[in-house]
Amino acid sequence: MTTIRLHNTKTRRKEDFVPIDPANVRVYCCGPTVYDRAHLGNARPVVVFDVLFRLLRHVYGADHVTYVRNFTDVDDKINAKAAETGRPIRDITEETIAWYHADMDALGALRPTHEPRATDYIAQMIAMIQDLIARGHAYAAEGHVLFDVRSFADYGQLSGRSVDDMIAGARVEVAPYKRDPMDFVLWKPSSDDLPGWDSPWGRGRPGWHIECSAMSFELLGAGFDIHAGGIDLQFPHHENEIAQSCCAHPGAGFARYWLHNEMLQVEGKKMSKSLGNFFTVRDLLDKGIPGEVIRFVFLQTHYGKPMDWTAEKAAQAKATLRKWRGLVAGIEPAPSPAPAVVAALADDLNTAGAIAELHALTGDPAVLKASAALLGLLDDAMGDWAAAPAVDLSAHAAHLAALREAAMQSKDFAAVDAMKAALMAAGVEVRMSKAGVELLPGPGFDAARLPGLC
RNA sequence: GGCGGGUUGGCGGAGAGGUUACGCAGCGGAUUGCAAAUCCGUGAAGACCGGUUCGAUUCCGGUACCCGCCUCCA
Repeated sequence: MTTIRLHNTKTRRKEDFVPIDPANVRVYCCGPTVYDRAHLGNARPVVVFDVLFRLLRHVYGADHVTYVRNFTDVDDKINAKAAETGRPIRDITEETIAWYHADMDALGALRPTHEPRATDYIAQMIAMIQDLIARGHAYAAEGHVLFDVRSFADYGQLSGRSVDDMIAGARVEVAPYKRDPMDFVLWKPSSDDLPGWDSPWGRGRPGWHIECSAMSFELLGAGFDIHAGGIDLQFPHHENEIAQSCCAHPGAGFARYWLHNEMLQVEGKKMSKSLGNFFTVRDLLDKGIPGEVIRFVFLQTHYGKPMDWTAEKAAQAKATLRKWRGLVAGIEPAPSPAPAVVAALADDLNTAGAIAELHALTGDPAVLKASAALLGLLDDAMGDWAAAPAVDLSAHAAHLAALREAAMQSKDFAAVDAMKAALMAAGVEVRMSKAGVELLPGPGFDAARLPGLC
């Protein structure tokens, strides 16, 4: 069996991946807060960990992997949007989830096994918070419940920080009811105009981190294999999840392997609203950049390195994929992918290396197609963008062939060159060889610009 | 201030302590009426300074610069 190696953020080294139960490999990935369209940066972990999902399914069997990615549908950003627009919260989250699905589907990401919503697990969160209080790791104060970071000796271990260092950095909210400035909220009170649930501490809503602890426990158990997400979540989100889960379920170990993807940049700079280079996945799709092209660009960079999105990369990726799609058109995929591609992916998801191996497979389209599938590429379902326009150019081809034949005799190629130029201007690729004339509508084909046949 | 990532040939981007990465572009050739497509061949690298080593772009230490997280935006 293939041994997968993964860089574990928790230990800061590459380790052999040994699942707790090979018959049920369990992965949790932090999903989006659903208040707006997913931007390009949101898509990187989705694509990267989709490849992990595919690899695990390949190695352990499609029915032996459970992949959970949550929707955060209770959050102050959602509340703010509701207040701003006057729309019900449920409308906003439903609409945003539908957008998210459509956009991530377009990127060729498989749907996770479970996509739990935070609001469906409020009771479980309350139970976990009660348990944490009972165990002496949390305390209620002024309608809030706070996690006591000093009660968990390993707090800061994942991100390599100590509580004292962080306080020295001093950018934490100073609330009078906190025992320690680093204590974070498990539960907070809601005013009447905000979403809230009844709890032992009054009407309120959960803090951000508790949902992932509660939902991963419900769906994957107290100990599971892999926890994934963006490196920006390493602190405080994942640190706090660990604190909550390890204190609520001592000895279970929570997640064994932590995978974090580095951030995305745009043309060398951070994508941000203030720099004006902020855009969504949908913006790119609407601009005619196929989801498969976005996916290819993402996978050209190892997930652990910052990735730079550039228009140039998108153009090159599109050309490569177009070429490959030409090779595999109508080909049945081979029964299994190339071992070199599997080996590259098994080496800490070396997607760039895997793509290099795909280049070596262009002589064997069936294996190329089967191997590309592990990366979620060259799938029939997402190839419409590369399909040649269905047009019959045989009359043009015959006409051009006739002109050419005459020119061969007369040595005057003016008419041939004129027609060739006109065809090329219409986006047709013109191939003339001793075998004859071949016309292929290209990417920029425009039937309206085809030359007449006179 | 604390923590983390990066720096490879014109561009993108990997692996490996010693042997060609790969892709795109370029150049040369085959082919073509000319092209296109295709095929063959080919030059070009490892931020800087030290150390370990028979040998380092690859390991170790330091410097510089870029980027991110710690703060609403991933």
